[in-house]
Amino acid sequence: MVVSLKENNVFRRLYYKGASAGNRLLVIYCRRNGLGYNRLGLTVSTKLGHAVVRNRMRRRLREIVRLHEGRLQNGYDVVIVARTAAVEAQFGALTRAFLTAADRVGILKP
RNA sequence: CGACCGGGACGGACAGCCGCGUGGCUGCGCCGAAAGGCGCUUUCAUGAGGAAAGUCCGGGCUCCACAGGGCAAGAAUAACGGGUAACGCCCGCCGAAGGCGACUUCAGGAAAAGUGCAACAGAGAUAUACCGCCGCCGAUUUUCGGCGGCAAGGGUGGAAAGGCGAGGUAAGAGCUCACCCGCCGCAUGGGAACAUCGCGGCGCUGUAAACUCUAUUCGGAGCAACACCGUGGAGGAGAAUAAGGUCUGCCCGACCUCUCCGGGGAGGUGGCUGGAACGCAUCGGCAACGGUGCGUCUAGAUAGAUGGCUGUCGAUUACAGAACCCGGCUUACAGUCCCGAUCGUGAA
RNA sequence: CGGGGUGUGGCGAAGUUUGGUAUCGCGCUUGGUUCGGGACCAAGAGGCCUCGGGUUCAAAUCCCGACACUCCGA
Repeated sequence: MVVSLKENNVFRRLYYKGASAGNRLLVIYCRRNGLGYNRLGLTVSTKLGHAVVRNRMRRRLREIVRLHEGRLQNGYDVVIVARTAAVEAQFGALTRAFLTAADRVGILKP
């Protein structure tokens, strides 16, 4: 079960206190929330491009999380920040970047 | 066939699997006395643009202000006629500029109501006389000086007092005349701007995207508007002076717990999509556009729905994402198709 | 959604109101001074004034459109 994150203070708490791991394409912040399900937030800033580019970035990130939902542990707040290089990246490269970062931050099931 | 001009349409298509928003239907669960509401689920329907963009104009809608009229201030617009709910938009037409042409572009009112500005150059910039031309006088007579007349020629400048020819003169000059140009008035044509090898008068620098004048228009703010519901906490009134809790072990005191009022922050619901709508036919109009008939319903999200994989065609895919809704303007754009017109070349 | 500001040599600014000559400081180059360097003195280079149009005889300046950066209010 995945619910979207909305409040700005939750994002700020994750940036400040959450565990993070990143690479050239994206950065993942995560923290235990004690709710029994995961909450997902996406950060796609205006630096990446205009509205069409940003919308497409969000959709691809959401699709990656949906396809690998079964491999994630439950009970975490997760924020994915897209970096500039991700705009030109292929879907497969983006998937590999997500999985390696998620593994390093420790939210993949063993 | 080539070049160019104007107008219009499209802007990936089809199939399969998984996933998302909205609406309907089926079933299940929970809450409720019921009406009904909420969640999940089956299946069906539907789901971004020609600019959705920039936010440059005009309106609808909502709230606030004034509820009658005028003036001033400020802002916007500017030939003329029409279209429109309205516009700074569109169509037609006039004038000017550009193009061989189809056609394109123009903030295109008033400088004779007034004020300002026009650097440098140049003798002189709204007025003049440096060189020059001519006459008279004088002298040391191929020349120079003085007095007077002139504004044709030279030079400067973006601009030098209408242009050109003839007459005229000492030399000249709209001084006079013919033709042309411009402005004003009348006449004729046109619905009007305006036009005219018609008549008369006049000859005036440019700049109003300098101030200004004239005419017309304009109250302000915006869907985070606005309306409704509104946990807790804070405020006011009441009930009770009983019981309990906290400060504090006890007394006093204060606060909370009960009921009503109340403005309303967080949050939620409405506003939210059927409209100056779209398509086709027909009638009126040069056209913009309008009338009539028939048909269609076509996103409504709220951290914000369209993505991933595979196959075929086509190609390497442009610019680009609704956020209250319409009418325009401006800007960005790979490529494809259709219609009409012009110029050139060749053939019949 | 609404409103404002800025863009000028390599860097930071003035000049825009009232149109004609682009100026100042730091930096740069050359020369002098010093045994050498710094400081100081003298000379010099470097600008289509963000971009595209328009008005004007003439535009950094006035007008229109675009781009980039930035600030404010709900």
